[in-house]
Amino acid sequence: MINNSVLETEAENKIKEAARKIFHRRGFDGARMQEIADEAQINKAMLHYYFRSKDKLFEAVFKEAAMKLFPVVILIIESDLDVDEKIKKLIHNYIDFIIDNPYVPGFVLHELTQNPERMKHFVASNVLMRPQKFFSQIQEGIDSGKYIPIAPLQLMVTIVASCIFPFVAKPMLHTLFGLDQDDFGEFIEQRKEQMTQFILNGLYKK
Amino acid sequence: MINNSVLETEAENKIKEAARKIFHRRGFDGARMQEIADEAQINKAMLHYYFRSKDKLFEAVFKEAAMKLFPVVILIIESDLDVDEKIKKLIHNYIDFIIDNPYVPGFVLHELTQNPERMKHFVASNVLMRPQKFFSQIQEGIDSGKYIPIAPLQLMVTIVASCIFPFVAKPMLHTLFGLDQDDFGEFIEQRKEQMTQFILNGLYKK
DNA sequence: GAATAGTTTAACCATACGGTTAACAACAAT
DNA sequence: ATTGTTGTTAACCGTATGGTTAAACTATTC
Repeated sequence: MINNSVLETEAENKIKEAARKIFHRRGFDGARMQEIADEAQINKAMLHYYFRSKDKLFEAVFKEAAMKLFPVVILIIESDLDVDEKIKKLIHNYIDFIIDNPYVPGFVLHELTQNPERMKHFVASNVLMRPQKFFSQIQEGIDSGKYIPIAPLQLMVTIVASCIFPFVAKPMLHTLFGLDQDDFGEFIEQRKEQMTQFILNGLYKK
Repeated sequence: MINNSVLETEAENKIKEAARKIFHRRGFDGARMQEIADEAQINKAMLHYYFRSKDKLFEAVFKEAAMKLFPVVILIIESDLDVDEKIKKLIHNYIDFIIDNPYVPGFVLHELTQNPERMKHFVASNVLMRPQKFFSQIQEGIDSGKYIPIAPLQLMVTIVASCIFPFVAKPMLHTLFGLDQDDFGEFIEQRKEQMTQFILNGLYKK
């Protein structure tokens, strides 16, 4: 039994990729093991052979999604850039990330609402948010009269909200404002620069 | 068969209220007809007696939720107020609405993502978004040099995002920043005024 | 090439689920 | 009193679902 590790991980990866696709699209409750098996073109029993249960398989997918979702923010927030650069980079990089992973934010947010306890299981060991530096930078700007008075957390939530929300609300934009696929793409592309300007302008005092 | 209309609607309302609670909490896929029946303290067959199927019952709940979610925005957007007042009122009223219906936005957004077609069935006849006036007001302000150049839709999405997102991301705020129930309440209360100031400041040119 | 360990499959199992039914209760109309 | 209508219940039905099993297949080791 030398090197089945190649085939082994091949099957394992096929399953994981299929599971990602289905779980992201349907959520935990909506996903069916059979559908995942079909997507992976593999026998359903194999899902249980490699991952013991639906929960375990989901946990793997969820963990991966969350581990991708947060670091983008964290790395930039904790960097040595100044506030303007952080905000600009944060918005651009985060939107780019979501363009490549459009289902991830909605998936993570929904599953976190369904089961908030899940968060604790892996956050502590995997995601450590240390926004102190960023928050201090904001506070200094406020104290020096450069920025309007705003709670740093309020600002940060607004930035993240601005990036994530359009993707979560995509069907609304489609039906309410008639944005089709192409329009939406343009809207998002435009959003990167315009949100950067808007938020920076909102931060600076007149 | 004089007046069972009282009792009739009593049972019907008990069911609808229970269904609202469960559907909002668990989503369509996660909700069980038995759980709704238990919540309403009523026999499961009654659910099918008054509403024919799970889909029909869900449709009633969803319609109601969506019909509450949009008009708050629409009425203010279409009013005769000036831009500053519209933005202020929009943020305050919308956040107040979500405080009273905290599960509604996440519920509607998620179910709309699961089944975007649902939107079309009732939007055309029930929700008509006419943001032209608001958009013109913004455009005028931009043309006159009062506002920074921003696509009105970008602004509007940002405002709505700022109101809704904190509630959808509540578990994240809890785990990542340690906001407990009370902290969250304060955060939201503070947000009403600070977001108003921040967004208005972002709109006006220096 | 037999033995052994890992992999894959079809068939199966128990349960949970949405939905139905048939009998019954309450009560108004005749 | 009888009939008909509406509301209510427990028991039931067919199916879909997550999960298991035992046998077949593959490949590696000796």
